[in-house]
Amino acid sequence: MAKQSKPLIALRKEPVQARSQDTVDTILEASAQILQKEGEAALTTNRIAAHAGFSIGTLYQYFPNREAILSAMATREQAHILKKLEAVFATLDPTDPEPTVREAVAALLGAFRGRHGVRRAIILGVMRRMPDDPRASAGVAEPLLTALESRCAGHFVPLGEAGRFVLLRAIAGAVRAAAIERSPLLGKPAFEDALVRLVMGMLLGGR
Amino acid sequence: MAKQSKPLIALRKEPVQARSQDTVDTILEASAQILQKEGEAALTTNRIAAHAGFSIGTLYQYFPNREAILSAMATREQAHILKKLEAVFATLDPTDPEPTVREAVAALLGAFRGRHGVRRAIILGVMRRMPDDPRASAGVAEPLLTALESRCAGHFVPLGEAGRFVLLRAIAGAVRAAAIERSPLLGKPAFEDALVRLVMGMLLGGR
DNA sequence: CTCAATATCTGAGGATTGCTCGGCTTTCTC
DNA sequence: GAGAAAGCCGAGCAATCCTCAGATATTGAG
Repeated sequence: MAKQSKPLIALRKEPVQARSQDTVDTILEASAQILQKEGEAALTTNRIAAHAGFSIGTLYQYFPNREAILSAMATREQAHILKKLEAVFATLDPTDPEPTVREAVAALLGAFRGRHGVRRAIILGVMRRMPDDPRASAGVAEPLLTALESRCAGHFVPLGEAGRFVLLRAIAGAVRAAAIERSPLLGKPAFEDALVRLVMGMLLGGR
Repeated sequence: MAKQSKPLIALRKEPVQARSQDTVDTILEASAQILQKEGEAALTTNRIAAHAGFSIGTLYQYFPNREAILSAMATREQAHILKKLEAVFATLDPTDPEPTVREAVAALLGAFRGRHGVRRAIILGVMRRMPDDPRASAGVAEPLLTALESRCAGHFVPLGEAGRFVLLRAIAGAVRAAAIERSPLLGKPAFEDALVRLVMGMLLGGR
């Protein structure tokens, strides 16, 4: 009795066979295409399923709700960015950190080029999940910042918890705002310069 | 013929009689209460109308859609904050700007205390409108920043357009993130310190 | 005060959309 | 190749946004 009151929900998880992994990928790609070509309003679950070539029921086998689709797209994007940042920080020269900071900023901005329609929806999706999902916040990059601080000890005034929080969210806020507002600054070198100035100014203690 | 194809839309504007002004206020207050007590999911247009004691049709006389209600709440909040900031900047001492910056930060943070459930929804509503409504972005505070720069000429390295954009969105990003994530930092002095450090560091040129 | 013009309010219901569930098909395992 | 497990299907329910045709309230000129 009560055979599948749980399983039905739990089934909405990771696919196991290769076929279903493809299904999930197809659904996410279809979502991205709809977002890019027709905008957020057109991103209905039925439309996604149709565009992906699956039944609506299949979609809901993997995603518990519409929001989860955006969430999954965001998670992939975020992992991609984090990986690039980690690669950059691996080359850090503790004597002269500014080039690394600049490189990291450039990498971050690089990830925000193209597919503006998709990115906008992803950002808003991320923010909607923020209080619930700790991974949704800019805090994921905190280990990188901590590493930067400890390896460059002596060069900077320590940030403390609040300082790290503010710096990470400040960067995210500036970049996300540029993306959402579709600011032409996004592509310009002056924008990169300003972000570097923001980071270095904060690290140096505002004095 | 074609008597009211336009008027019907145009009617969704400002109320003229005192009675309808009250209606709009009541609707906004009801929305705030629902948000605070029952969360965003409960904020349906029919529920708002019922809670405000009006028919759903009345609500749609003034607000073209659900989104517009959040937008109106955001506009009021924003005007309130901007007014407070203007008052702070009126007392600026060009010789020693840091106290004014600190005061402005404190004022901004003060506006983010209490009614967390409401604020979260407002912030997300603002961001959703960002590309369309220029007033929705942090750019509304740009005149204040420009004034600060010109009155303190010589103390700071000029920011330029990109610098101003980044600084304003960075502050907004940090504060909004704290609010949305319900971070306990929001109330702590260390958070204020970190924001001041962010601003001063950026103004001083990151060098 | 009267009454017509104007402003405001009403609420049933059309159109859409998110999502469920019982059952069918494909793939895996032994 | 047979049974089990994984994957897929899609009609339709419930919830929601929003419209529209007309009722009610207010105003102000005469």
